Amino acid sequence: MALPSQNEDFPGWYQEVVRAAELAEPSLARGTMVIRPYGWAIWEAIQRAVDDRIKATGHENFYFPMFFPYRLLEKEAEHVEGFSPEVAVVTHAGGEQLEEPLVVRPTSETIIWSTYARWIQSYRDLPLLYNQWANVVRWELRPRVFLRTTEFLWQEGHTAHETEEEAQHEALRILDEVYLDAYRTVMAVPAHAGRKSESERFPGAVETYTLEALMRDRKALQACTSHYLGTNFSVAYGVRFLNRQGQQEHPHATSWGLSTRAVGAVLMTHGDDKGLRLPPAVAPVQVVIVPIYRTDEERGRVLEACARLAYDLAEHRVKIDDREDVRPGFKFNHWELRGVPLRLELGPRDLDAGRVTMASRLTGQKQELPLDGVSTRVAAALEEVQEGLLRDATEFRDAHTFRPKDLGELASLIEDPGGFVVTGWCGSADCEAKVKEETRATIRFLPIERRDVDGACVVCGQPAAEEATWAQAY
RNA sequence: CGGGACGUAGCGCAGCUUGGUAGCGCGCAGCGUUCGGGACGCUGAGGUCGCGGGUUCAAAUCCCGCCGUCCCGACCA
Repeated sequence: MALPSQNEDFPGWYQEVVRAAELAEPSLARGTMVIRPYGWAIWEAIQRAVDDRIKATGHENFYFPMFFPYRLLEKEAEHVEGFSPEVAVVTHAGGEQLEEPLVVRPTSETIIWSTYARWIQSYRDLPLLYNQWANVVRWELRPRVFLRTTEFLWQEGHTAHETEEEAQHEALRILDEVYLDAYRTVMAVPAHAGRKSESERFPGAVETYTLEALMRDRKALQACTSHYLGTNFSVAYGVRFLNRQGQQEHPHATSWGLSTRAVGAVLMTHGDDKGLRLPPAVAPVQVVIVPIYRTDEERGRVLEACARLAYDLAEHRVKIDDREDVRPGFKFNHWELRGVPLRLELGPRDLDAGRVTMASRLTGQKQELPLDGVSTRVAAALEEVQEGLLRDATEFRDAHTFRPKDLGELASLIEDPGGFVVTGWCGSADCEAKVKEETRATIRFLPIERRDVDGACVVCGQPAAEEATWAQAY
């Protein structure tokens, strides 16, 4: 199969690789996808990494229903306004029209906070530190496999706190200790942590924090978000607690989510023209062993040696590709397309010399290793791939980060070569809108800490209030 | 919702202008030769040509209506 060049047509390359590598395929209902076992295994690894970190920061998992009455959604004004265009509503069930339509959750703040009203009475009940793994449905106008599907899987955390300070701290802690760390150390994605401008904020949030990563086609991807919700939801759903001074108060909320989009982020950060390149930490197969033989006699001793090799490498996810009906060259390409970090080729020539041939998906280089002590060499090579992918992606990101002098330069950099563009910004929505109109770029993030900046707004020339990072985005 | 393209075998497509036996490549099945970078030969299976109506001796092809998909915008994890 001929892959299109990634640089010429990234989304085409992306969709084709996702299908060819048997990760996922479009399904019958509009904008939904079937996740196949290989793709699911990548998601499982991401899930595990994120869930471990959620638990390490003191949260427990729970589960809430997928349906809730439409009127619940309506209680928080900004929230309905933001989500009502994209919610799916169940109007018929049990063979008749429902008296009250049910929403298929686009996110769960509403149902969770209407329940928190019963759980929270006193400051002693706080904080509530809970998370759920769930599917949600958003009727997006332009779906794209993994990056924006009608139904997607995610975790959503929902916490309640006594004070603004504690809730703010919580939102930022999740961003840093859960998301930034999982993206960096597990997915090898170097993301920027930042704060959203008002126009990009989650509907109902006081502050939205985000991770933004640069994809290989020089477009940005919002990799996850963490929100400080203030008391918007606790007020809307009548959640109050008696504080330490004996007064009624509304708790402060956070919510935060990371979705199956993360799989897309991994693919689009590391992929090359041969297909996927997977960081070992999320690769369903970390080492593939390809036996090479002609005669029955060779077959016997090669397969036996492969089994012994797999045993030596049992601490990794190892697969022996012992298919009889395809030739070695086919297997090489098959596993390269699927992003397997290391390939070990074992044939009579290697066996006679007491060695194995190792090929790295990071560099494409082959080298010969002695079979003795192979496991330490393989472990080191896997680490090298993990680190190398992060290094490559970081270099790529930094090589595509620019600081233009004026709007004209901003526009040309956004267009070609594309990437992150950092400028002064006066803070007005008008200037933000003007850039979008002229370049299709939006503010991806602002620094988390508000601080004084020198220089002028790239649009209007007024003194800058913020340093904004712009990009075209998915 | 605006602008464009398309619907023919599991997938990718040709055929339609000028109506007359349903085609090609990949994949799939069988046999043989191959096997250290995507093998080859022979044989074979697989289709209500998106749906409904009309014109005609005859419709994948012409006409009318409907449905659906994809791409570019607006919306978004």
